[in-house]
Amino acid sequence: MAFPKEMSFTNEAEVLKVLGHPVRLKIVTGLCSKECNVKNIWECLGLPQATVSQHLALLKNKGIIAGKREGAEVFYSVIHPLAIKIVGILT
Amino acid sequence: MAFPKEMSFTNEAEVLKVLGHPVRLKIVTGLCSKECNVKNIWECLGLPQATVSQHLALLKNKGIIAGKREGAEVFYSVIHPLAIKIVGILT
DNA sequence: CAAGAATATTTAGATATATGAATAATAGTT
DNA sequence: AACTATTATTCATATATCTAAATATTCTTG
Repeated sequence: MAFPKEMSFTNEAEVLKVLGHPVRLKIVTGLCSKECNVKNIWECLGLPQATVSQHLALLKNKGIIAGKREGAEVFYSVIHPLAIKIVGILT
Repeated sequence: MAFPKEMSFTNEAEVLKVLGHPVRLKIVTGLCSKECNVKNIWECLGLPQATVSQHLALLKNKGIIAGKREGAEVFYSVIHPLAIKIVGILT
């Protein structure tokens, strides 16, 4: 059966959905090549700090990225295997 | 520069967003393995016909799938290269 | 052409998401 | 402790999406 009711794809769909936003996709793609602090991200993207922090919070809540504090700065990196795979096939 | 302003990811994000729904992801995954008519899809998924048709319409508008009519039935298949790639890495 | 089957569209209400502004929290510095 | 830089959260509003129900369209068959 090609369309099984049992298999839900819930988790996979959620990852795709979170990445399905141009700003977040750009952030995750950037973080895949190099971990980075918040200020660097919003300066590079030319977006308000609050906007970027909100997207980062969503990405963190969904388990796509993780942040480690270094003094006043927080460096983020991509930790979700599927997200890394997806970014990989975009390039 | 890891976060280029110029590169937009608009198209890629749109594909991810459309696939970022459990029902649509299930539909596209199923259609990747075998093209299929609408009734078969909604019967397999246990969803109302109208719901499935709406998802199919969205997928068609975004260029993910295409339908070919054969008499009273319409058979859908996946035509978007990136969508096919994404389904490929999920399995 | 009438009837039935398969598919598509429209509509409406609920829920979710996006965005910007304001504010708060945390850390380092003087 | 006061000040500044960095990051996070809250709030309000606009916009988009989801779902189901009803209706419409398209095709086949008698």
